[in-house]
Amino acid sequence: MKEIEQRLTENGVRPTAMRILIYKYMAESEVAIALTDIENAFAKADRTTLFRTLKTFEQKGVVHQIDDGTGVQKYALCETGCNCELEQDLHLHFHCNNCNETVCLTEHKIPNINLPEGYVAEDANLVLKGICEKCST
Amino acid sequence: MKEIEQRLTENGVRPTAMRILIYKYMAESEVAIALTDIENAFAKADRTTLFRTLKTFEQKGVVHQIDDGTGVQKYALCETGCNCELEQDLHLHFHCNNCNETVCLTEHKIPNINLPEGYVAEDANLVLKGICEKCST
DNA sequence: AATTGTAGTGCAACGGAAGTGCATTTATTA
DNA sequence: TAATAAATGCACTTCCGTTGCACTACAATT
Ligand SMILES: [Mn+2]
Ligand SMILES: [Mn+2]
Ligand SMILES: [Zn+2]
Ligand SMILES: [Zn+2]
Repeated sequence: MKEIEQRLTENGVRPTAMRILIYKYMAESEVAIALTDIENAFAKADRTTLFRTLKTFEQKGVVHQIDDGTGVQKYALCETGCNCELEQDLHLHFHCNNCNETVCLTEHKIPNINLPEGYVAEDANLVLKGICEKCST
Repeated sequence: MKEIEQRLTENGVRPTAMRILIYKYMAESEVAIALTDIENAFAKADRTTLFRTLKTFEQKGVVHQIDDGTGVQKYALCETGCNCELEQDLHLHFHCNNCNETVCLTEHKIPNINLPEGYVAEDANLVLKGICEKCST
């Protein structure tokens, strides 16, 4: 609990009660989280607050946003030491077509791609879709 | 013009006037197209028709859908001979942060990734973001 | 040519999700 | 304690994708 407060403070995010709860919720999840998920988990809180919390977290490098192709923005905690704010920590994400969950594969970095003349890459997003470990057994 | 009709027919899509126009429009574009783009180009036609045309095209392997991370679905014509319907023709896409346009880099295939035990990949999406060739000069 | 059926089109409305303006509450600091 | 700033809540908006249902154009069949 104290660690969460510290983590937030380190990142320039004031550790309010709500923020700590959301952080905790995300830390306990194995999968990427959408705003709707948080909304369901904290029905008492207002959507806007949750929305802005996620945005603040993202901006301060506490979480990174994930576009898994479902059309819903998802988020996951950043690893300690990752510097998403500056340059993306370019790991890939896996989206399961069966259980519809998305996970970070933080060990799997996005390979270097050499682009045609004139193209300058600043960021990359790689999503693999298929059957996840849980669903394949 | 006749080629378009033929192409559509080959793919099991009846070549109506509207469909031919949309195909032509997409063929003349260098970049990926969103529904809104088509809407603007053909103000007289109804959104639904355009929407369903894209869906039909997609389903019949005339176009492929592109998720470039902007939250808007885009489409581009498939290459002749590509078999999107069965397995994705896994080329990468580039989205320009400056002009907001997205292009297919059909020559650049998505590299093979070896996933952890238990994960089975069926599809992949790789989007690079940065400055495009036109905007970098 | 008239009839029947199927595929395409148009209109209207819905629903999810992201986002914003402004008032109110809570925390910080002077 | 008073003044100030930050966080939260409420209401409302916009954008995009999507669907149901009625109507129309087309093609096949008699
Ligand atoms: Mn991740
Ligand atoms: Mn493409
Ligand atoms: Zn799964
Ligand atoms: Zn550009």
